[in-house]
Amino acid sequence: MDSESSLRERLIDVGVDLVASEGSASLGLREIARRAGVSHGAPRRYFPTHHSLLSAIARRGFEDLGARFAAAIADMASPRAQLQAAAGVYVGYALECRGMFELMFRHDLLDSEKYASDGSRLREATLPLFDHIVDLVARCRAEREVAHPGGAGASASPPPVTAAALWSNLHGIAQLWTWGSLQLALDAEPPGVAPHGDQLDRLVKAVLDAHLGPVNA
Amino acid sequence: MDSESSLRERLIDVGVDLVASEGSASLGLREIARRAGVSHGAPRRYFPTHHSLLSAIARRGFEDLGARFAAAIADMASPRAQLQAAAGVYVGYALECRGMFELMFRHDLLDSEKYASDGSRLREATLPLFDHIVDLVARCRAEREVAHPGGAGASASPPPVTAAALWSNLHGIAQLWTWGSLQLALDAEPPGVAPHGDQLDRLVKAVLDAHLGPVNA
DNA sequence: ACCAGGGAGTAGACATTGTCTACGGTGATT
DNA sequence: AATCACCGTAGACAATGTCTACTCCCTGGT
Repeated sequence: MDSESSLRERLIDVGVDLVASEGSASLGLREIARRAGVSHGAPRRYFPTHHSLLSAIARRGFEDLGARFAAAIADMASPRAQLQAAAGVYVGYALECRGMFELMFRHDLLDSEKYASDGSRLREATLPLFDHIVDLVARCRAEREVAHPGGAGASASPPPVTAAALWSNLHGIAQLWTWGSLQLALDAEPPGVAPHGDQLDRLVKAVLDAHLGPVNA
Repeated sequence: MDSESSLRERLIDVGVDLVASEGSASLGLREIARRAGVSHGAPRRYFPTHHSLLSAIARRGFEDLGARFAAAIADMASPRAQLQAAAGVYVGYALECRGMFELMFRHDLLDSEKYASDGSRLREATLPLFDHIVDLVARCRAEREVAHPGGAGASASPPPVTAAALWSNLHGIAQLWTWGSLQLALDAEPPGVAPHGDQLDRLVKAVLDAHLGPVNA
């Protein structure tokens, strides 16, 4: 039952639902408490401050994103295909869960929320994702090395650097696309509910090629 | 004299100073009015809503960034060097003017502020920057073509796509770096006031190579 | 010269928010 | 059965964004 779970979890659940349905601007402390059916002072027992509750909600977003990563990768055979799937998931998540994505990377709840229940900071929630990308990039690199031994690939940087570059690129695309500037720049359809549009797909593909080398080289 | 300028401009000036010195969280409507020496109702004469004032302040940020772009480019000879300078300016701006950079890309003041004095939307403030990058990419491409005629470069995408990819990458680096995750991932120094660190420079350089091809190819 | 009119800024009310403190009640332990 | 920690409530408080009524001053017309 939902009512069985502790209020702490319920508040987070309410927040997750709320941000998905109403956007990140509707995550007032009192509003969450209201929807959870408790008084406005109740959350304080579990979260010392509003930001710490928001931070816990954002953490759920990272968990969700991580799960989608894993699910998308599982279906793919080659590292390159896995990386492509992961890239699609990342950008797709930002588009689909716009409010949550905003919340996750808000600067103002980076340190104020202090520590989570497991003592980790919100920043660190991205490390598993990053490690995943580093791994995939390394396996991609190895695969290319087998196909073209000694071929100086387009990227001579160590895998962590390439992974950081690639991740930044996906993140920037997600940010700027949802922000609406990339649509303008590439004069794609206006930023409504347009389902991805292949402009975006092409951009992501170009980015993968740029960082990993073209797929047939 | 400062007191000669209209209140509208003075409010924006105060906001710009305030966000630079106190961060983007201190841009309350009443606080800005207070520092401008007027009552809290005064801004309403020029800005129908709080967000529209914030939007006007953000616009100043884009103007500032554009000016820095132009200044940095002017000193460089080759398109590649210009592009590198522009990249450094973009990331450097995010680091130096952290609060303003946050403000500039806030999602919640994209449309609410409606139109500016010249009728343009905030999104469009990035178009000159983007056009600049497209131009530089194209000139870079042309220069490479002269050096290596017929050489299929690392990027076969049209210049606008490459420019969008490159810009996204720089933007993502700026976001994730100031957010603190890239430092963690690349285990650079913690996110204090660390002056750039060459980890960041190396990353930017790698990104330029990835999108434009290595500098000596 | 006088007076109407309107722009510019003030002042107060209002709802809402986040935080803080004091209070009740309920269930387990001794 | 009494105690005590825990959980949630209720109210107060300062601060915020928005709205409306009001005042002041400057300008233009007769």
